Amino acid sequence: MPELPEVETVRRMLAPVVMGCRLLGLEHDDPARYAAAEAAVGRRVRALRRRGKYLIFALEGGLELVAHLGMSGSLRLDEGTHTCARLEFEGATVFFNDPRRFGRLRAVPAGDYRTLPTLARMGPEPLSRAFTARVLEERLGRTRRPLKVALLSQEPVAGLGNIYADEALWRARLHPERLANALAPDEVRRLHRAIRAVLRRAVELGGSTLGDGVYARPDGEPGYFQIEHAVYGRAGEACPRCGQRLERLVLGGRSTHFCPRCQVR
DNA sequence: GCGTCGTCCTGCGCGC
DNA sequence: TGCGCGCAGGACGACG
Repeated sequence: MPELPEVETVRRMLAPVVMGCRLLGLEHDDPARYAAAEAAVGRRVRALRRRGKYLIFALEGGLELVAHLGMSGSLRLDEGTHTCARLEFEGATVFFNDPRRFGRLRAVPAGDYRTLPTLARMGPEPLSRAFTARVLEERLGRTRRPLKVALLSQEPVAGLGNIYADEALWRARLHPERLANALAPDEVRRLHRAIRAVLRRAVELGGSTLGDGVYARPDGEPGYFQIEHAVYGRAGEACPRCGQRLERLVLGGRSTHFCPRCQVR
């Protein structure tokens, strides 16, 4: 599923293709999901940014075209088998491929995210200088939810989804059911370091492409971070750190993978 | 205001 | 072989 590393990979590959180009047309098969994007047609792309898992086309005239890839969406330069929308740019066509149809495309006045509450409340970018252990501690302290649930909310830090939340918690040796506001300062520092390390490495490898193959880069090639997953999707296998059998539980309705021995409750 | 839960949607794997 | 069921997931609205 597209989380920060996957969306960043898409951004890096699409930016040179669409930068400075005018959006000539938008075709889609679902007004509920894509009609709100039609206001973007006719405008030129000034920049392609990423915020958490959102991809933001900054357009001339103070408008932004905000894309969220949902859990299975990809923006591609070739037509896939599940094309839901087609963005016709000067010189290139970008296909919104989304088998499970959770993705969204919406045009909003620049910076006005009232219709996108998760984006409006989003925490700092994890790979930016604004994301410090102190900031993480303050934002985790606002909620009594389990750590895993808090991280998925995007409020303590932007961009983590089910895969990278599990991987970061394993790296930080923190149990996913620990309450977010009850961490010791050194535990917050471990989590801060783990989040940055996991995401940095995943960006390097182009994100994760799972067996279901739903995520791919714009050129159709897969990412490779899944090879380095320590816990995600590995319940029943040995913990790479201590050898204990990895377990799975459901938190916030999401499957959660962890080591019951080295992730301290 | 906060936390939890159901809903959206489709492909895939499993069991019968 | 083919059918039906359950599961997977991010965001968001409804509800307590």
